[in-house]
Amino acid sequence: MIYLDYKDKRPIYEQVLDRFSDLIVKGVLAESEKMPSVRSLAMELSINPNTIQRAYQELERSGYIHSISGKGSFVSPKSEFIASKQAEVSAKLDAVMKEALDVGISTEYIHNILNKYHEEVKND
Amino acid sequence: MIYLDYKDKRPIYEQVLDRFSDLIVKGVLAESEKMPSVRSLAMELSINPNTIQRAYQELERSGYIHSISGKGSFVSPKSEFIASKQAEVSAKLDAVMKEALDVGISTEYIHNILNKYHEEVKND
Amino acid sequence: MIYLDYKDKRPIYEQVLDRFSDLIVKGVLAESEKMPSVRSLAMELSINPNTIQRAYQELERSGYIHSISGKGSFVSPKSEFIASKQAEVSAKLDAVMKEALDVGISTEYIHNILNKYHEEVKND
Amino acid sequence: MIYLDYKDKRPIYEQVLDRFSDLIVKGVLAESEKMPSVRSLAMELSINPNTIQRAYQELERSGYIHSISGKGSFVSPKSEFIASKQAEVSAKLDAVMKEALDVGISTEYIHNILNKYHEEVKND
DNA sequence: GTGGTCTAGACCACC
DNA sequence: GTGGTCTAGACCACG
Repeated sequence: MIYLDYKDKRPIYEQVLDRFSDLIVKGVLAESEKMPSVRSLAMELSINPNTIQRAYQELERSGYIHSISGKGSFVSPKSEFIASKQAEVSAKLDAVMKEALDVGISTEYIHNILNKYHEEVKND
Repeated sequence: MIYLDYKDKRPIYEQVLDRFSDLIVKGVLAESEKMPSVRSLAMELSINPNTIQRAYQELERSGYIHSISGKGSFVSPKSEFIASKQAEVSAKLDAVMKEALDVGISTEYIHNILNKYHEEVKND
Repeated sequence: MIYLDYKDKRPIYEQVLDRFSDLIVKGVLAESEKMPSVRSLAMELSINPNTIQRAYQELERSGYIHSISGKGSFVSPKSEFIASKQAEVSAKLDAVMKEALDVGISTEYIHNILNKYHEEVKND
Repeated sequence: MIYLDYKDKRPIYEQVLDRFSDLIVKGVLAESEKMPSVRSLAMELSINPNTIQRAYQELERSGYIHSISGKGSFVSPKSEFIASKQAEVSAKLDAVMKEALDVGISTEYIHNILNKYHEEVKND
């Protein structure tokens, strides 16, 4: 479920963070589902528990999960974070699209990329 | 023309790099135009010449400029870097679009963003 | 393993760079092996850590090694850099051969050099 | 006859130097032929006469030309420099060929390059 | 302890 | 004056 890429320049805690936020956004981890414990996940990935701890902290700060003392961490309901995530991605999309047109990438080309994914989504 | 954002966590040399690559891609800096000298720009931004030097080195590596020892640095012809820049942006576009669809942004919404810029480009 | 030639006019970082690329290409440094740390190597060679840092950066850019912040630098799998290295050497070979013929060195002489090494390779 | 490449990282005097040594080695400039005057060549290339002066000095040091006070510089007889040039190129050839084999370039490939030029030489 | 970034100041070759 | 290299020493985030 979680894996590390040691060639990735990003810090490990950030990789873990991104991976979980991805799994949650895509619904792979359902609402209220229990997250793996800090210790067990650290063991599984052979890394320092502090690193997992930090990832979980940031996930909680962003509203993806909430932790209950003595019980563990749990996936939060989607509505709590999905809006902010959409706003963030939307802004990024806007910027990148502007950049693409600036460097001479045609709108047709962009439409093609979009349609490619559109088909995939329909077929899911 | 160039400014620094000290709240930005990215290294200074990267900010300078990005800013120049932007100015060159958009044609604000014309081909063969002379870049500010390493020392003068460092002075202007109140940072160390080494930092500018590094930014210029990477700009050269990417084909944006070419430096001549003892003479200065100069903007390279567009053809020398435009292809790699397009590839880079294209990859970024692909990734962001995928992410957007993942978080539930509709293709219609994306089309709207695209059309908005499309109009602008046509009206330039 | 690494040594400097202060009579050599090439910059130190380039000497270090070339030496390591050689060791890696020839397999003296195995894949995934840990490189000496920036600081320790700088100490050993009595030069500034920044100089080693720069050499490592360029080794990484060329795909010879990959650096992980806080962990160290490691030799990359051969496949990641061998192609570019071959292209580089091939171009150099082409140029030198042309020059040799220009100054009147006979093709027979060149064939002899080649055969000399050919035998060695077969006997390895 | 002589041209400059401002994108070339080598100093200008070295470009001039190499270009002339090339022309002389290949016989384009015949023995005893008069070299362009320092001033006229500097003017033609729009560069500082000192730069040409330096190139000529090194050409003289290497035995390619000899200057006669008040008369100009003249191409020296071939025998005076051809041997040293051949030795130099031969050593370079040897090194590059070894490197090529080290990175896995086949002897057949090298033979092909060689034959390519061999044909050209025959057809000149 | 590791790599990554930055500063202040220096020297060099080139033009 | 210019870019290119190097030193000595510093601070940071990461694990």
